[in-house]
Amino acid sequence: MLKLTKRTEYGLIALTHLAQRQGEVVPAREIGDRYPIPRRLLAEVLKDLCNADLVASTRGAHGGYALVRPAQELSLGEIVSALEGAPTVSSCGDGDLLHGEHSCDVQSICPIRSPLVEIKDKIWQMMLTTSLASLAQPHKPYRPLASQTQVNGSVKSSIESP
Amino acid sequence: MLKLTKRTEYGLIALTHLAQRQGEVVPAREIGDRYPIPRRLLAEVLKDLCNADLVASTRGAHGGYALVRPAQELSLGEIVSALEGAPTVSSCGDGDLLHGEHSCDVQSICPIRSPLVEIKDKIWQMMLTTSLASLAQPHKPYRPLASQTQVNGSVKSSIESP
DNA sequence: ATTATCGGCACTACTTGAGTGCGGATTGAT
DNA sequence: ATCAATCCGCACTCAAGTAGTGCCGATAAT
Ligand code: SF4
Ligand code: SF4
Repeated sequence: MLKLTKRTEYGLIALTHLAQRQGEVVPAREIGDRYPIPRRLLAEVLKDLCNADLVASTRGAHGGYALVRPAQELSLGEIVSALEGAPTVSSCGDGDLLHGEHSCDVQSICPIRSPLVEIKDKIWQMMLTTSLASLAQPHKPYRPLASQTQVNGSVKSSIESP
Repeated sequence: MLKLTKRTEYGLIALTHLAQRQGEVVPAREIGDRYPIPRRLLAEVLKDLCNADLVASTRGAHGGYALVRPAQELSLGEIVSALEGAPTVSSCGDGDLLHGEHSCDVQSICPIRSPLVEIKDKIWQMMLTTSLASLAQPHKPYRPLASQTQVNGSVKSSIESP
């Protein structure tokens, strides 16, 4: 199901918090103190972010975490990628078929492989061009990608017939 | 992890096959005959598509399935929605908070809820405006969304600094 | 009657995700 | 030197979702 993991969401929350205190070293306790996130899990996530070099850690008494780059230069894509790997959409990566991992039997004759890779790229591109800063701003102006009519509950196609 | 289920992929493959024989009634056996998909699973998926009124079924000896609408008017969004529910991105739906399901403790003060809903809408919008027909065309021209540098292994952000 | 097809229910095995436990290492304050 | 606050690392349990299967009944053409 097309959904982010909770770890990623917690990571994003933590990062927005760090973004607000840009430059400062913030202990994990403070974050877990403000948001009802399982502390232990939060630590785990921050560790992952640290391993991915998105935040820097300082140990010891007055230790904590800090963004390694300003929030404007941190992309959602990087964060997601660090916490749960890049989006895949299809079960077979976009790896050059014929080599390596035969994750799917259909692969050689799959009619939807290539189109799905395109969709993945679009999603991925969107995430790479979305900065943490724009996430942190509570009510940002909303810059639509294309014509953006509100879409919610009921599903009825509205495709431009070519 | 941001990925479609295999059921959905199988459904898409089946639908592209039906699209090629638009108007005809095609038995599930034929599809499972062309693609190495577990037959039994394929049947399950087609059943779901039938329940969602995306395909019509005919029972009996010369029975089978047929698209209920031309492929140009069938959106990827509808298909995904029928097979695994609409994309959610965040664990909490976009349901009006304060009511109903408290799927997440952070909900009331979550700083990323609203931004994630926006992203979900963009993805959703993309899927709603992508027709089955465009998926079925084997090698379509590839229309990039923006500057599309290949993104794979290593992730380095490339955000336009505003 | 026979055969090919869909329909429905329920079931198992596997993978992933959420969340936890515990002890150790580092650093600053006393 | 001691203590307290913090990060670090590994491994573990439990729940949920996904992949895939079995079986038999209902329809309808021949
Ligand atoms: S080959 Fe086709 S079906 Fe198999 S995983 Fe890739 S896209 Fe999905
Ligand atoms: S409230 Fe925030 S953290 Fe909880 S699910 Fe919704 S978006 Fe994710």
